[in-house]
Amino acid sequence: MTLKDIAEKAGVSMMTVSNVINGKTGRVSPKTRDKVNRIIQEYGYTPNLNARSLTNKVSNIVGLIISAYETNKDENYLENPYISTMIGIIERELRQNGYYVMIRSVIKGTDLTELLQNWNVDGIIFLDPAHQTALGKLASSISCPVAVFDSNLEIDGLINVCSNDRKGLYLSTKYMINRGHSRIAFVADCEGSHVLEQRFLGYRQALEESGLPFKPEFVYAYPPSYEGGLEAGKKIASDCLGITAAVTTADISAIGVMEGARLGGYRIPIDLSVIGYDNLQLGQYTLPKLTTISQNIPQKALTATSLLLEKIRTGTTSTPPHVVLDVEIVERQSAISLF
Amino acid sequence: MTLKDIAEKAGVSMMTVSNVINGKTGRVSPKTRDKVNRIIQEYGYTPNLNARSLTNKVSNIVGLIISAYETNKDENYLENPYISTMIGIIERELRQNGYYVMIRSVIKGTDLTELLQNWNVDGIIFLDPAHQTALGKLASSISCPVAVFDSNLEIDGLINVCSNDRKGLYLSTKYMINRGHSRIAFVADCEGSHVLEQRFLGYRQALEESGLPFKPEFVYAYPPSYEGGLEAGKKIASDCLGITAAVTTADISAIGVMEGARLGGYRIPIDLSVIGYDNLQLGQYTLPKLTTISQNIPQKALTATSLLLEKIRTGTTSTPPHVVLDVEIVERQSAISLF
DNA sequence: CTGAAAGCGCTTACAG
DNA sequence: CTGAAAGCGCTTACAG
Repeated sequence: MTLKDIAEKAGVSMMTVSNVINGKTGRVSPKTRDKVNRIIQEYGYTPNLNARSLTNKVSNIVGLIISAYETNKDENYLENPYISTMIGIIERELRQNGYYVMIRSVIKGTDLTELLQNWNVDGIIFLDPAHQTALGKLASSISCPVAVFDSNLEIDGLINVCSNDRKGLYLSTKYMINRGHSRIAFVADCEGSHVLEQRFLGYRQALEESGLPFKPEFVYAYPPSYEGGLEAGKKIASDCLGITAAVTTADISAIGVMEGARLGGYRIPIDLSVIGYDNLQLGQYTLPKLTTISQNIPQKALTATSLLLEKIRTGTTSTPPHVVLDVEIVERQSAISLF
Repeated sequence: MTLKDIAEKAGVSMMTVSNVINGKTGRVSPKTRDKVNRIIQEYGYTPNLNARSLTNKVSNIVGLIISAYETNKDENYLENPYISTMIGIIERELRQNGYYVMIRSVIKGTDLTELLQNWNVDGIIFLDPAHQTALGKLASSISCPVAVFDSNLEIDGLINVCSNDRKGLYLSTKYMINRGHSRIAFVADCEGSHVLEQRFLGYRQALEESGLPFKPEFVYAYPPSYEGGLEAGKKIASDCLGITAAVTTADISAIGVMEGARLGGYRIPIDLSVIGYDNLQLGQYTLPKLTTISQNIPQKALTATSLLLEKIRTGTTSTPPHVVLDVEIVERQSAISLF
């Protein structure tokens, strides 16, 4: 079923059918319009978007880019609930606006440019910040609107939706301080991550504001993973530095810390209060349930998608494309007061 | 940069460039081939796949379909770790085979046919079984290969990768029986779900084999969600039927059961042993760590993808398209022996 | 080994 | 209000 078939059955030209489909109603008499619509209905015609893309130079496709791990190709970014939640929300929003979503993990820079040129994608969203340096170089050659998250890239017009990472750790550290904790561990290796560095600054800011000294030995520089947290938790227990609280940069890390500290003989939260980061669903299923910092992931995804759509349609955004979203603490059971 | 541009720069016809790109080397002299390749490299040319799809009638796109919840459009299937893990694995496999992945949630049947016709997708994969009845009707009108999971649809040539659900619950129930449990609750409302009915049959089979009576009051027909499990757990505790073990059909449900029973005064696993289903990552983070049935999700995803690719390329599959994968029990801490 | 022609299904100016 | 022509970027027969 093609435009031509419909045109023949309706006894009009392809042009007219095309106009009807595209709602250019001013150019078609109501009578022909109705007749054409009836026939389209009857035969269940839908236009071939490949052909349309070819002429229009727009594709109605938005590319969702995730970084494939270069080191371990068996890992799977989609198992990260943060990423998959984002994808779900973005997909729905794009679909409701008439766009199709192509999802692709990318290893080399050419994987990306290929996608762009191959399909004339109308916009792209980078779901994780791993390819920022590559993006920095490519930016000038990408002609479609681009959205990223949590980036420190300073590219003119780049849609960049961040969350207030510094405030996040400021809040969790302050939460501990307000409850009488003064020997507070910071668990994460921030090396090379802009996001984590910001969180570390939030930790230091909270200490400073409260007149507490920063102690390098309270920094447990392990990766923000379950395994990293596990090691940190064990070490906190064995170090015997009098630490009563630990702030982390990921729920998964916090869960590791709880388990590690437990293996070292600590009771959680009696002997060690722990706060996570991300407010993942699984924090509700741990024992104790995890107190954590919430990023409002849906808002983050929607903000970026809306800005991207606006830019695709109008060529620009009516509000600044760099937005920093607020964070908040979600109180559950893993952090308690010493009073 | 188009074929034409490259052809001009190389001083040959578009045809020749096309042949070089498509590796029809027999038709091009090595010298021209090298020259053309050099120019392609130099200008970073990649073919426009919209145009290619238009002529070839194949698109190199595979559609990944997830059902949007009709009842609650704010829910998000991608938050289901089973689904997102599948997507991650499928995406990688397809990409490595030169395919692009279009992901789309679907509410009405037309959402689907639209996708197919719009983009000439080469194949589609239904990630969840929710649209089986719709698929049953559509099947005859879909011309490309289709893969589904855990379906009871009997459609000729349909790629259908299942896991042995019956065996799954047989294993978990047997596990309990072998450890001295005789009053074993089954937690799930199987109504309308082929998969859950199979699991229920596995439960009954294990009881029967061991000469244990099936008691309807041991069936806690709650949805296989955290909330459902929570209710079931509370009710198990308050019913005082002497139940010492509960088998479930989802990890998330098992976690709810543990929490609910705990709220009812039970200690887990001392007073109640619990076994999950799915082997989700989060089962490693609960307390006690969850004993569960593992589906080998990567294998499931890869099997379906490989069969689909084979069918796209050759028009058929060399092995039967209906495969049932084995399941196994993963022992952790949530189920103990009464001896 | 190489190329000129036709066509995939659509849309955009341009005439009438 | 309606239509014939040209073109988007590619590939598939078909000649030479």
